[in-house]
Amino acid sequence: MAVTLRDVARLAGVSIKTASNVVNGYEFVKPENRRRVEEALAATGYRPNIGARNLRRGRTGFIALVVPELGIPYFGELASLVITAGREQGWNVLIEQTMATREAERAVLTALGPHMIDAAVISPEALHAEDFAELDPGVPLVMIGEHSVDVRIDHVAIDNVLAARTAVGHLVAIGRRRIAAIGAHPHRGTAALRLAGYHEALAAAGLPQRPELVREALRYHRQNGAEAMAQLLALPEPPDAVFCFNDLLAVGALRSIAERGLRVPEDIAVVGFDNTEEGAYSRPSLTSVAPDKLAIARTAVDLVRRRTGGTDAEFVPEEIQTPFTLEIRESSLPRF
Amino acid sequence: MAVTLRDVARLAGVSIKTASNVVNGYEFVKPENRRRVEEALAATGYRPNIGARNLRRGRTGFIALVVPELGIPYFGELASLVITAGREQGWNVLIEQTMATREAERAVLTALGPHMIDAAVISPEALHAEDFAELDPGVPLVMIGEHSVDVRIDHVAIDNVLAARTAVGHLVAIGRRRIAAIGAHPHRGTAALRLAGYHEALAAAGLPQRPELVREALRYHRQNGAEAMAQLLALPEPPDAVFCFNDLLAVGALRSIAERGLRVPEDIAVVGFDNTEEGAYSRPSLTSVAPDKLAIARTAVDLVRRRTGGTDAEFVPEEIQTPFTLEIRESSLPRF
DNA sequence: CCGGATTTTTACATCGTTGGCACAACGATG
DNA sequence: CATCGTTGTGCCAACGATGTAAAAATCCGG
Repeated sequence: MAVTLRDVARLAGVSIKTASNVVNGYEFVKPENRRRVEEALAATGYRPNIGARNLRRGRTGFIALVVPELGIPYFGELASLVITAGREQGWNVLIEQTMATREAERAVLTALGPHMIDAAVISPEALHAEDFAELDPGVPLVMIGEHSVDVRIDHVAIDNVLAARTAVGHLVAIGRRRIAAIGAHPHRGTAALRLAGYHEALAAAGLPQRPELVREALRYHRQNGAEAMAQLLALPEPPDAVFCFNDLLAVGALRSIAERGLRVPEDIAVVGFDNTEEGAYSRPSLTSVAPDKLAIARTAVDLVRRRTGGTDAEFVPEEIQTPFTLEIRESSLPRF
Repeated sequence: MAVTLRDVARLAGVSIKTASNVVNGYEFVKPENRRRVEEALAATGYRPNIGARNLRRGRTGFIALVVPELGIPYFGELASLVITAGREQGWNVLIEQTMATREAERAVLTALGPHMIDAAVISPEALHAEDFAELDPGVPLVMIGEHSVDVRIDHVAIDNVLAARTAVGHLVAIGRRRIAAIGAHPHRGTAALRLAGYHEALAAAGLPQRPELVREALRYHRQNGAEAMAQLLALPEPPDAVFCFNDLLAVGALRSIAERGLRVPEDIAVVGFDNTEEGAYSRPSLTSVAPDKLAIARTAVDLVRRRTGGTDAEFVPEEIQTPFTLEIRESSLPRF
């Protein structure tokens, strides 16, 4: 059924090794033989058995991409780009979903033995620093998005503090004074960073920190945003702007605001994070921090390539910051 | 570095085969030896080398899921479910993106040789019937979503004609008379089916077919929906309702309608297709045909299991219809 | 305590591929 | 013509796991 190199070699009248040499682009093959092998290759439609090749070469050709959930637009879009970037470098990308549970993320670190994949790109949501210390996956790891300061792992992300400060600074610039935040989280590193940026921006503008304006979101889904916003609107003095830690939260917030009969941006300005296409088409369209997802994907895959490149020199974790912009849309237009 | 069965066997003081027998649950192993091997297994943290195992067994344990693009919410959500359903049955799911190009879909059929995967679940967008005839991937194929009548391949989908008729029937029921459709496509099977359902519903209601109310969409993205809607709004007699062939088109349509200052559903009612979460949170929230995505994922994976089960009896393609509902939301509420 | 049946273990070949190495073929050089 | 360096090819082993089948250990009744 399946065509093997042996079949090709037999058809071309050469040894298996010569056929292999042609396939692998080895230089010194007699033109005559090369032609015959190539014809046989074409005639049989030969495809190398990846498993066997990897077994021999000691690599698998797979990298894992560990994300919370593909159904979340940001991760869907990111996965799409990582798959493409990986493909360009000859990798197959295997996607693992953790549903943002610490247990699943730990399991992935453990189970992704050294046999199955050559490296992993992971976007942890619930892992603690000690998890990394205690579970050694045995393959290079590149973290994207999340940031745990005391973990010695390669890391690709935007400057979350600066990004958050920029977003909130923009709200200040359009004249808002009671600026809320949605998305604080007890264990999530990025949440802490974005919250820090939020506080910095308030401080820089001389605005008071009002704890009641900061809402937690245990998951970053639309519903969580809607619930948090509903709570903010129930305050005696509701906010005149809200910075959501991702676009889904913001979309949920928009809905709660609309249900209360308030208008965006006139009554409340809204800024999101991730710049998903969904936000660009929401009503009103959503101002959002726009990480360069393509850069993140490319950089992560590139790191993987370097880490699997073999040089066993002393490991110095890389901390790479990718660019971002603030996409200003209807949800935060100035009042006049 | 990597622990092999040889290491385990040495540590347990038995032969490799005995260790293998324990790992594979072979019955006749002396309890004493079984215990020793199990201890060694635990002590070394052995993980089988999947590639080697598959090489020997002649299977790969992988199935491919071929979709246009993960960044599209419907496919992101579907992929998420297929991965989970596959995992439950012991499969690793490998995702391939085709960006809805015929070329990439053909390439996938060709390249997914029999070595890499055991089967493929494919959601074709641009493939023609003859592509299937001429390219034999050499592994079982299960189609989801798309329907090409004359292809002898397993197929899982909802009844697209009925679903479209239901959606349009609903628009008729709330009193709309000039009902447009967005999403016609020259080569896409599902588009033809949904269009047929649209026509059937109009006919059943005694409404005339107006060709100018049917717009093509070459891709099913938000932007295509927005453009098509803009054209409809430019008609001398614009529609009072529009049936979009997926939620993204509908979201784009909502935006165009809003930009023209018209209201949904008062001026124009909108119905989408796919029931993505994005649609449920859009403003107004989107009435949408809701395929049971979980059922589709489960059924497809189940078919894969049966097809790879080995019985080489005569191949009779299965045609499985999964259930759907119509989720009625704000975008198609009756006028009073 | 032996012959035979049954349970348990082991050696060996094998899956498809590639690296290492020996050797063959070749033209060029002294 | 002998020698040499350069090219090109084929043989063998190996990657890690498992199927086959034979060998070894164990058990049973007589």
